[in-house]
Amino acid sequence: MYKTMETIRLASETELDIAKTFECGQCFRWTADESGIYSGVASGRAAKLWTADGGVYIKMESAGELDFWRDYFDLDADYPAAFNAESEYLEDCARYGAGIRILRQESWEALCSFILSQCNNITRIRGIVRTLCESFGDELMFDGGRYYTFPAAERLAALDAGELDVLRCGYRAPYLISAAQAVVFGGLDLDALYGSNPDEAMTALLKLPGVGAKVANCAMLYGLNIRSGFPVDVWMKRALNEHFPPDFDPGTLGEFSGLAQQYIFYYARTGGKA
DNA sequence: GAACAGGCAACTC
DNA sequence: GAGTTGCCTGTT
Repeated sequence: MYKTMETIRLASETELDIAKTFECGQCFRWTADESGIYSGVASGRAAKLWTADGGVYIKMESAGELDFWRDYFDLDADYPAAFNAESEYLEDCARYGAGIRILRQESWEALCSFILSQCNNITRIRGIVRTLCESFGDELMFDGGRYYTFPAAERLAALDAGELDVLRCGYRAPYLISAAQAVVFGGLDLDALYGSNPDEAMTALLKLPGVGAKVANCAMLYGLNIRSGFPVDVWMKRALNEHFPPDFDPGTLGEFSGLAQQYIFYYARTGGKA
């Protein structure tokens, strides 16, 4: 069957900086080739993106996927309006991170990815997730290349812990399987939590073994479209200690405090300043 | 070889 | 309820 491939200008370079967006630690499945073309898979769709002439171009299966990708890159949100920089430090963070979008990733993939992220570096997480997809996901041909979808919860729920040995993810393997079983049999309804009340989502996620506050906030912000999600890891702790009062409440950063978190995190981690 | 890593949970006091 | 420790694996 012949498929028409479609290339469209998705956004301006100012709205969307693909390198920052893909490398800022929120996702693990996009990789760049030597000429800066990123390719990846989200929700079973493959795409390639690159920057040229002040714009970001996307190559996808068909023009009908454009709405999906606009949503994935959160392009309908007005980031400058959503972010009120109430200090010089926050202004610096926002300027440095300009062009980062908080991706609307598939909820199950985000939950798994951040369960695997604990006590791990980005390089290793990427490797584990790649092996997970290649071992248990479905094959997908796109633009002459072979890709894999993220394995469904149903697939992982049926595995024995030993079958995940290939991932070499250690003590996180049983966490992954029990999360899958919670989704399939245990009444964890990620769709119902999508965009829901943060407290409700947090309570549901914390019931999973291997999910604490940090992983839950990541799953909320990156997978459940809960924009107040505010993951605090060691980098964020360092930055908060240095630039905010001890009793600082992220709630003061507004409904989209997750965006502020991403700017602060990215600045602390790659901007050379804690 | 020991210590540690973008965290969690079980255990201690 | 605050602090300590083990956990798989890979890297330093």
